[in-house]
Amino acid sequence: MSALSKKVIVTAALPYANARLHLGHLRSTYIPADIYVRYLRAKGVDAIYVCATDEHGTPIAVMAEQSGKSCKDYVDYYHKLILEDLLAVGCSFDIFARTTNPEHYELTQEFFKRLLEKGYIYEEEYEQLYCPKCKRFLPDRYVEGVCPYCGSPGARGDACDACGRYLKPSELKEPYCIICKSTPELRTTRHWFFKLSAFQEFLEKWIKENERLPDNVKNFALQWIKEGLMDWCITRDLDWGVPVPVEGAEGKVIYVWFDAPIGYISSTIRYAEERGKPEVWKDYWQNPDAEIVHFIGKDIIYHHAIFWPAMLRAHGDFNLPTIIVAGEFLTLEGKKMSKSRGWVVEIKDYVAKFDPDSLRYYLAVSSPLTKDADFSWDEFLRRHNNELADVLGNFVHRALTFAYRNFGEKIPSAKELDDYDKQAIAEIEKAHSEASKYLDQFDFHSAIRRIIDLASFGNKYFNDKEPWNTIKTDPDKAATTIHVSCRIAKALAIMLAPFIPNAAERMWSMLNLPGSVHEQPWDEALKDLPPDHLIPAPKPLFTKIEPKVIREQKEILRRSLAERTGEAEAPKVSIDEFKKMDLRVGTVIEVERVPGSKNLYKLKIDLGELGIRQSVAGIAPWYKEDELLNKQVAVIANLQPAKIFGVESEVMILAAEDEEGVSILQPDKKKRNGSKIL
RNA sequence: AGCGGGGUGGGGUAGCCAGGUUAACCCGCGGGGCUCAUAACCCCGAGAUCGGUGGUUCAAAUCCACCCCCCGCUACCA
Repeated sequence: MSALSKKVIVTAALPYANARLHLGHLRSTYIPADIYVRYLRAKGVDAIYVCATDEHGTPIAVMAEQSGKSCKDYVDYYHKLILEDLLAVGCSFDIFARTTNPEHYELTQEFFKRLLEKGYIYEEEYEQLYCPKCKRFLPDRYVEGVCPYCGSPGARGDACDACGRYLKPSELKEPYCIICKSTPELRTTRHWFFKLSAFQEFLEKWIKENERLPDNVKNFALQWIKEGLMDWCITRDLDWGVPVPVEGAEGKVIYVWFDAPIGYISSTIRYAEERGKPEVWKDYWQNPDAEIVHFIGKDIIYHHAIFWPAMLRAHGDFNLPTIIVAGEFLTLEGKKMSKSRGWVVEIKDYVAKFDPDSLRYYLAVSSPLTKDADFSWDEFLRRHNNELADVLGNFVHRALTFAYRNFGEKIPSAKELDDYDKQAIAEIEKAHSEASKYLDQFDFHSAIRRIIDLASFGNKYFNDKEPWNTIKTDPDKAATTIHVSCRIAKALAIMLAPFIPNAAERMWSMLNLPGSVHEQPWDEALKDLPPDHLIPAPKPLFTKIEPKVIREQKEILRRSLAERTGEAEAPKVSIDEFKKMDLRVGTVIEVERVPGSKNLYKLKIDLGELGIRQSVAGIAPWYKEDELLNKQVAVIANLQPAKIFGVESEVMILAAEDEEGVSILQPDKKKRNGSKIL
């Protein structure tokens, strides 16, 4: 077991205030962080759970502008909804702040100035795109164009989704302003850069030597370092954000990824102020014995394992992260979630129908954090009904009901303990120490599994002891059995509190123990119950979910997917429009793979009087080269030519596609090359 | 193609990093027990040569090499 220091700050990645959260976010970040912090608190650690919405940056500025709202209104709206959702699933934040708060601006500017003074931020003039019509420079996502590296269109100013490279807006080919679509021009402007390259060696050493950093974080970060770190441009020409605190820098703000992580500190400052102890934030960020534990999704490892530690190191007054836990992703029914495709379960929709504890349980138990997991409604039903309601809920219920009915609404005192009773108590201790060990290692999956196993053991113990028989023959023995069973229930309540806080509290009330389960020290799980202790009439801990309800959920998902992606019936075209298309029959006379591509063939097609034309077709998965050679095919001959994967394609082959794959169309009898298709 | 994650009894997963008792858990299936409890609980059983091949080792699901397949993201799919 690792030695826990006295003060720990637990952070969850700051959600970006432009959309609501879904189950994936909860699984990778917010639920694990919440379980962990609740566990630490129970262990007596002075742990606080800090989070905030991340409210700056060009994506928000662009979306606000496009929806005709002010940035402020826009982020106000999402801040509220995001917080609502997170609270609904039981996230026990000590503070949930905003990066638009004044203390955040203040600290960010202080940070910037410090780095500037220390020479870690330098100024440089360079050419940037300027939109003459909108009369402004175009940062990041205000400009799109063709990626200079992979040639794909729709690359944004900050990065190309196609090849994943980070870009400078001025690198884009054929750029256009996304607001007015006009072509921007290059103008000289000044910007500030963070000297990340100066931390190359430091970071490499820090990451390699940090034994508590999980492997997925380590490996990922080291790869970046190996490729060499580049300085980051950390200012933007934008009016939404933290102003650059330098004379003559009007109209410039600090880049969102510079200010966002500072939000962890500024939120702690706000927390301290709200407590009326404005200095206590220092106990977490400047006390060498304090620990900083960041929970993030795997998509932002770079920012937390490289950029952020370098910033902190450069500043010099703050602790560096102790641990970064990066949660992997969650699929939905085996497929990647996607909001735009309607394949998503939003938190608000979940909590409207189901118990948040069941979700927390499912997400924690289904698989280790360091692995991708899947959310499936059938699996959810099984876990809720079988594990929570039956194994856990029924155990607690049968033990308490027995006590209530047979021992005068009391949990009887234990009499003489036989070997089995002693073994049962030893089981509590075993479960407790093993669950603690797993929690210390962020292995929430094994921890909750181990705790539910204790409930299983309880059922077995109860069965084997047959108190319904011994109550008649040896009431003392029955009393002992019930006492020990209730003791297991008490231990379960305490150990489950971090995972399923509401159910644990219900268990606590049913046991009629003082205070809240959430105020109990972790080791209270090992302690005995008071003698002859009165309890209220037990109620089922979890109600089972009807399969019908789950079928409805699956149907809702299916429909939402169909709505978003279902191809609407094609609009009618006139015969004249159809005639514009020059459809022909031709013969494939040459086939070769397009180098570097997976699915593409380059084909030469003999189209008779039209000559030989080249086509690039994505049919390699379905046809071998020689299956295509000398085959007659249908093509559209007068399509605007285009380059695909850098290869000219003049005509397109017609093919039918369904779930099974692709089948090319051809005439049923051999026809002259170049013959028209009507 | 690049990056990431996988392939373990009928289904879903854990174990793999730190190799070593009868490969674990949930569901399902067959049989039995119990009747306190939310038609819940408990026990027994059938069912896996741990994707393939080769290697390292006294010993491999676990380490190494090569190969096959799946999934996700990104992309071409004229």
